[in-house]
Amino acid sequence: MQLQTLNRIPVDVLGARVAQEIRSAILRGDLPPGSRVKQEDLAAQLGVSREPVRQALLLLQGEGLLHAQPNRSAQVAAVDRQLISGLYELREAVESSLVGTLARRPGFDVKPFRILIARGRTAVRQRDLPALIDLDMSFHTGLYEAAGNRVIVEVMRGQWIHIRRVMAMVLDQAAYRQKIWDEHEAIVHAIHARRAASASVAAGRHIRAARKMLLAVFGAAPTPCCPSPTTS
Amino acid sequence: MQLQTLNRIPVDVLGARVAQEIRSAILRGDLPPGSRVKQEDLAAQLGVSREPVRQALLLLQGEGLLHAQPNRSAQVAAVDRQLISGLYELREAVESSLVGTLARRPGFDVKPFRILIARGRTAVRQRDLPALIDLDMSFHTGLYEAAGNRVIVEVMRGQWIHIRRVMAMVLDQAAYRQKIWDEHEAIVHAIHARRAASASVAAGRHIRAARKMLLAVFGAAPTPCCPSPTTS
DNA sequence: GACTTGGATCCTGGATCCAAAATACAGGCG
DNA sequence: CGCCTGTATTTTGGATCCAGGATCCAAGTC
Repeated sequence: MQLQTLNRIPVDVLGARVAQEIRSAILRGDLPPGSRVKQEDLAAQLGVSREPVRQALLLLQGEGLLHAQPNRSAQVAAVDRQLISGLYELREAVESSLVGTLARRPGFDVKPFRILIARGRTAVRQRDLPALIDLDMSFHTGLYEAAGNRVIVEVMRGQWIHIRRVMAMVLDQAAYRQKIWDEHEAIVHAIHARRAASASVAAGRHIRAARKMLLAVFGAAPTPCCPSPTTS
Repeated sequence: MQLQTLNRIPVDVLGARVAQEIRSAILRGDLPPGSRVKQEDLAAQLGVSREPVRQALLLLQGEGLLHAQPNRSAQVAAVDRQLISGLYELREAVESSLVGTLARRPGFDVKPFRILIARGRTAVRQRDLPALIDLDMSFHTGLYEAAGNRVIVEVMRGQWIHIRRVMAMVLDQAAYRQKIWDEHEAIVHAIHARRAASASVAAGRHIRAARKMLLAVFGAAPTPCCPSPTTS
């Protein structure tokens, strides 16, 4: 059996690498939302010509990290409450359904999730925020992959770029961090016990809680950018 | 009030147009799945240089219509049962949830949907397949937009490219066409009557029925291409 | 003094050019 | 007779070049 997929990441090797650089820069907070991105600057900064930069910008724009109009500098997409809200509504729909499916179907392999949960708890104790974000993503991505639905895996991989961005912008929230991995464990437990309805509900609650928390925190600290939208 | 969106379609005007051309060609069935796509050919054929073609290919690859490895001609993505199945699982999760939300929330505007249903029934009578596909998409897209969730609108817009492709490949199925618009009407009716659970179930059933039908038809007629995957 | 208009500069989009990787074909060898 | 190998051709990826549109600043006008 050969898997014909496994493709996906790069294409224009250089363009993809440039895109990854810019993506990280946006995630990291350099390149704040709303800031304009000049092709030549990036090219010089990364030591490549403008060509791969253009491809990278196109790619990132497809991912929704950049907005662009013809003949204008691209600018980093803003993160607003609407985005967070929409993102988590989608997640709630997808994940509660998917988790139910996993519970109904035999052969769910719990082990990798147990490992992730253990690692997650460790990261919570050590207050390792970046690791927590990565592990959270790994956990949920693991669920998508367990379902064996390529479409969902791909779609959600695209959305996790934004989810990570939101998480990185909001950061900490110590109280909530505790709960996350309990909820994860509850979900896995319900799936393992083949309790579909219960798993579904647990997943839905998990996402709704995250959404509520993020919206609360984000609402308090409005986007650290957005230079007063000119009402011209 | 200014709307900052409205962006979205083009970027590199020419590249976007080229992408649209190729997209149509794939939809139409020229460029069958698995066929290789040479940049220079397309450029010559469309009377542009290779540059916008490269951007278009990048775009289409992002959409999942093309696969590419570095230094190799891109090839048109295959349509297999896995894709159809995954696509409709996603739709079921998203749409049944979304329809429930719409029903719970006041202010749903039925009119545009009634119009679409009427037009759909007309198209059924006239056996106008392309129109049916367009109207089906308009109906569901209308639901996404009614929910006011930008993320879902965007994600599903990306997926409808594939859905349309599948529909175009499978084509007719006279018996089923009748039912579609009855089911659409039932969904709209349930939303309008604020019966969330009922709307949700109706939407789920609608998608599952479509999925079953497509898989059955598609399974019978295996993809009209795929030159025996070389097991080198 | 504020607004408009002209021009210079900057930036992007597209075309062309060049190098490197892959494919195809032909000839040689087992 | 089939397989392997070396070379020519094709095709992509990246760099450079050129033209059109946008922004910005300053001078002129009301």
